[in-house]
Amino acid sequence: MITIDYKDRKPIYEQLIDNVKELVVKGVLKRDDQLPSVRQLATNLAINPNTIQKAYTELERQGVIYSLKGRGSFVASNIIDLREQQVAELNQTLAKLLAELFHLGVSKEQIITVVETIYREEQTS
Amino acid sequence: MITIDYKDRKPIYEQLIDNVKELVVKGVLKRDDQLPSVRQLATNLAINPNTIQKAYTELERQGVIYSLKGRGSFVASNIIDLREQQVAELNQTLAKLLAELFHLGVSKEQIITVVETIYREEQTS
Amino acid sequence: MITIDYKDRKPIYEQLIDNVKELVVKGVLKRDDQLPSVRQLATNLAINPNTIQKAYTELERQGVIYSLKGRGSFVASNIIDLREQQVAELNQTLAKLLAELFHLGVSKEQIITVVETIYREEQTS
Amino acid sequence: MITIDYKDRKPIYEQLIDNVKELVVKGVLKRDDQLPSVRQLATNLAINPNTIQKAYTELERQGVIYSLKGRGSFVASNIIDLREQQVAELNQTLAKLLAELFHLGVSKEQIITVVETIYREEQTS
DNA sequence: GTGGTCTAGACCACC
DNA sequence: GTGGTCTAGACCACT
Repeated sequence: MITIDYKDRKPIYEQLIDNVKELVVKGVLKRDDQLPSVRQLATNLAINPNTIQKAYTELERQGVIYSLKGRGSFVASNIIDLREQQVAELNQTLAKLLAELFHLGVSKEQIITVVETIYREEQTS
Repeated sequence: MITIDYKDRKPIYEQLIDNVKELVVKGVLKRDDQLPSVRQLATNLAINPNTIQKAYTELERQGVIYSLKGRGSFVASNIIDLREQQVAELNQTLAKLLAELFHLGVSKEQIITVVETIYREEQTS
Repeated sequence: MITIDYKDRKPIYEQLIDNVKELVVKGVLKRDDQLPSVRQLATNLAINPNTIQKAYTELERQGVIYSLKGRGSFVASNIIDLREQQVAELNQTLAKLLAELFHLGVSKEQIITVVETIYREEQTS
Repeated sequence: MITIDYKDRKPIYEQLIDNVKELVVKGVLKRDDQLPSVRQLATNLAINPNTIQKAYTELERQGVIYSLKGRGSFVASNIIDLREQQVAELNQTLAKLLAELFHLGVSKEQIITVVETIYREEQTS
């Protein structure tokens, strides 16, 4: 379910975070579902347990999961916002990107053409 | 003309690279114009000469400038493509971003609204 | 495995680059093999770590190796082309050299004699 | 007659030296012909006179020209060897190149094919 | 004066 | 421990 790309420049713990979030947003993991234990995931992925721990700690800080001593880690209940959070983040980077393209003289029409192309491709794939 | 943001997570030498490219694309620096010398820019920005050197070396490798021992560094002659290169790069990251937004269920119409908002803001600023 | 000639006019970091490439082409280093760490190689060769770093950075840029923060540097996977790349480069300088020799009035037969001499020497050594 | 390429990585004074040698070998400049004065050439090429002086000094050291105080610089009399000198130098770099190609597994036949191609091209051009 | 290379030693993020 | 960035200061070849 969770995979890591060692050659990616993104740190492993960030890949783990994004991976879990994706599973939650897609509904694969639902509220109060148990996550794999730190040790189990560490051996499965052949990764240092510290790295898994770092990802879980950050996920808990962001309110995506909660951990119970001696029990394990579980998907948080107030997950509804997660999608909105991510959309908000992406919208922000989208805004920066558009501003740069504007300053390079790319017209609004050209952008919209790109948008429509991508949406057509994604819908049919 | 060239400024550095020490708080930015982006390395100084990358900021320098982007800064020079921007000046070239905007036409402030034209072909065969001389850039500030490594040492002069270093003292101006209160930065170590090595860091400037690293940026200039990378700019030369990318074909944006050329450097002559004992003479200085100059804007390259075949600069015309630079804008197109950058637009192409940004379009690629735009495509990735749009695909992610699509998968999060954001509609084409919402995206286009964002595009129009940003373009309106940038035009009036 | 890796040696440096301090008397050589070629910069140390270039010697390192060529040295690693040679080991890869000869098959001593295979895909995903780990290279010595920046610090370890630095102490082994009694060279500053920055110089090693510079060489590794350039090797990564050329696609010969890939580096992972906190893990190490490794031989890239798409190494097959490296020999062809180098042969192509050498052929280009060979062509320039031959053109010069031609214009100095050296005959094709004289060149071929040189070629055969060198190949005989190398084969028996 | 003499041209400089500022963008070439080769130092200007070396370009001057090679340029003069080429003119001598080609017979454009014959023994005891007068070379342009340091000042005249400096203004013609928009170059610092020091650089011209450095080239002339080196040419005199190599026995290609001789200088007479207050009279000027002239092509030396024992010019016959010059072509041989240059051929010898080129042969040495050719030997190095061939050794590298040998170690990369390029066969003698492949080299000879290149030689014949180049010589055919140069002869018809 | 210019760019290019190198050393010595430091700090950071990551595993 | 690892690679990546930066500083401080030095030397070289070249103009």
